[in-house]
Amino acid sequence: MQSEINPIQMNLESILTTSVFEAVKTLYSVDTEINQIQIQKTKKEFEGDLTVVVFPFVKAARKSPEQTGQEIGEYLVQNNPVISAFNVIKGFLNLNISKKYWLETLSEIHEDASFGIQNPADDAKLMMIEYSSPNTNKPLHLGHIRNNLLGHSIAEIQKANGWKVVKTNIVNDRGIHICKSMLAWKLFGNGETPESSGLKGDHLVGKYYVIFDKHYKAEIQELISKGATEEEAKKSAPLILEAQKMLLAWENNDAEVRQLWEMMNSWVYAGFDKTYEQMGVSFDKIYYESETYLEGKSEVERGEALKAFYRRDDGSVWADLTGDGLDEKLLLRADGTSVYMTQDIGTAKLRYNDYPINKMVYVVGNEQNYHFQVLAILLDKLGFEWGKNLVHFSYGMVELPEGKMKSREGTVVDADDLMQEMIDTARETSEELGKLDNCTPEEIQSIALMVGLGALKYFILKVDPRKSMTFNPKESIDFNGNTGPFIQYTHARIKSVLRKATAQGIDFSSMISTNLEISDKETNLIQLITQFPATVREAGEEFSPALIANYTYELVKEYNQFYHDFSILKEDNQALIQFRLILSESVASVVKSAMLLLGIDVPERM
RNA sequence: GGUCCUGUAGUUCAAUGGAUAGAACAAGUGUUUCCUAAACACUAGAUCCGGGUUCGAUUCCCGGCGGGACUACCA
Repeated sequence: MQSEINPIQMNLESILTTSVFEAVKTLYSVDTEINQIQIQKTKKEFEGDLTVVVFPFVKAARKSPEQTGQEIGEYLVQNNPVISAFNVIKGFLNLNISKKYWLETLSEIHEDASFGIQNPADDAKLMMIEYSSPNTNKPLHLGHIRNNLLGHSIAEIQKANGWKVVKTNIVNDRGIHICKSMLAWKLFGNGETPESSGLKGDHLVGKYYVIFDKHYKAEIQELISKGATEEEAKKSAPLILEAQKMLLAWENNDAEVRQLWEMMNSWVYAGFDKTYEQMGVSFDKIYYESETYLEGKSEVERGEALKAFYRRDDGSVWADLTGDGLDEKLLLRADGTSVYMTQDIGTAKLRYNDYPINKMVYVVGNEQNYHFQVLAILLDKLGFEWGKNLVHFSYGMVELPEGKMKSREGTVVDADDLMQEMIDTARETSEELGKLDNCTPEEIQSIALMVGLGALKYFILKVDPRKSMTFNPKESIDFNGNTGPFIQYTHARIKSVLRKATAQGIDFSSMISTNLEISDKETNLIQLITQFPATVREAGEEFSPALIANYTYELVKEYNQFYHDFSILKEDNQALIQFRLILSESVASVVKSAMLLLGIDVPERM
């Protein structure tokens, strides 16, 4: 599956590897292990395109690294027509690849409409990717943004690597949290609705979650002042008792509670839909906890019958995981209501019933590492052979300079607000620079959307997903430098040149000549382009959109230098003009594909 | 206490065990009769500490120190 993904780049590397293998065998009479042959891109400050590390061969050669490199280099130049020259510095053998090879390669890439992107075959394996997974008691915030962008991007990347992908979302629509919002609304809401308040539905419900917490805290304080311990107070405050009662009523299908629940959830979904739409994410299949938790409950009961789990005197059900080096885990509360883990068991089972899943991936923050460790063990204990194969794609938290975001302390960065802020800034910048003076209001809006969201998405996705990242709300996200807009700008610039070329009647549909003297900057650009397929593959294996982001940045940075130092349309040599147009168009095309893998659109002008 | 993650310029991020540790932002300085200056160029600035493995360690191992997460009848 892999070697077919990118014949172009794979060819060069495997050709060179083979040549080096032969060289070492011929010169020193030893068979080298293939993974000992390390070929890397030559560093900028040295002459050459690709570099062979010679240290692994010096033992066999019984010569100095320099001399070994020299001998291998001579062999390669004589025996491989693709290699035009070499030089040795310390233990590094730098190879020049012939210009003709690069030009032919560019020509091939230019013909390939889906360069670097593999379309899933009919019999491709199926990967289900869960992401987003919101609670219905509060609006989405910056942490969800990272989750959603990662989920969406990883789905795109896996598709580009030939997987069939089902994007799924488990909505945590039931439980004690939503009862808190419901109760607060009932007590303090005076019938407020999204329509009456003008508030987006998810924000309205979130408001009552906060109101609940405020009153709950006050009750706790009062109880403490009357001599209760904090723990006692938390458990016995009237509001929390009331919320628990409501949860029980909900699980018992109480008509009034269910009606309230449905109404408030419908507000939330309308709000979420807007947020998702603006963010550009979507799902193929949505599961609701309210529809899966009963399956989870019956699985827990089955587990109890299997003696995998046990029931305590108070009626609560537990799994003893001390044998696995973990603690005991609650699966059903004493009052019979279910917890997060219960429904996750049910959801997993239903998914495997619904789809022929080859790989199940959960995009969930690293704060839940323990949860997924436990989930895998529990499913295994229940006899599901796939239980241990679940992949928890564990990404780092988004932190503020002061530390973790806390909804109760009002330090969360709201997703809707942040996106709007980015879009507004993009529009203002465009206006200041006078870039879009000839555009219609609709075009201006569409570009502001692309650029503002591009800045946000790139900012999030360029960071290694496993690492936690810092977001400083006081410093707005940049539009210059290593940013989404910089990449988008490069694309727009190229498109502008291509439009001019077309207007002048220049044909650059295919390459006239591969016998051209091209500069090092240009060969380097071609070489960077050839690395795109390998980057997509690596991003898929590593589950890392950041690799795509960093690759694209390197490519456009290089292109901007080229753009600055060379002229395209004002060149005298027609063949060179055509070559540079093809080069530019290929860069634009890779940039567009790469950004699409990140869920970022690129504009034709900006 | 236990388990896990993490520590790179002032800041935000890079670097399959390979060359002189790369960028960007912020600071300072240049480039526009020339295809989009949201650009390009230049200057200054960093691997937490101590051992080990290796021809070679930011990377792997051990021990410190610092930061974080989890360890709920929350999700």
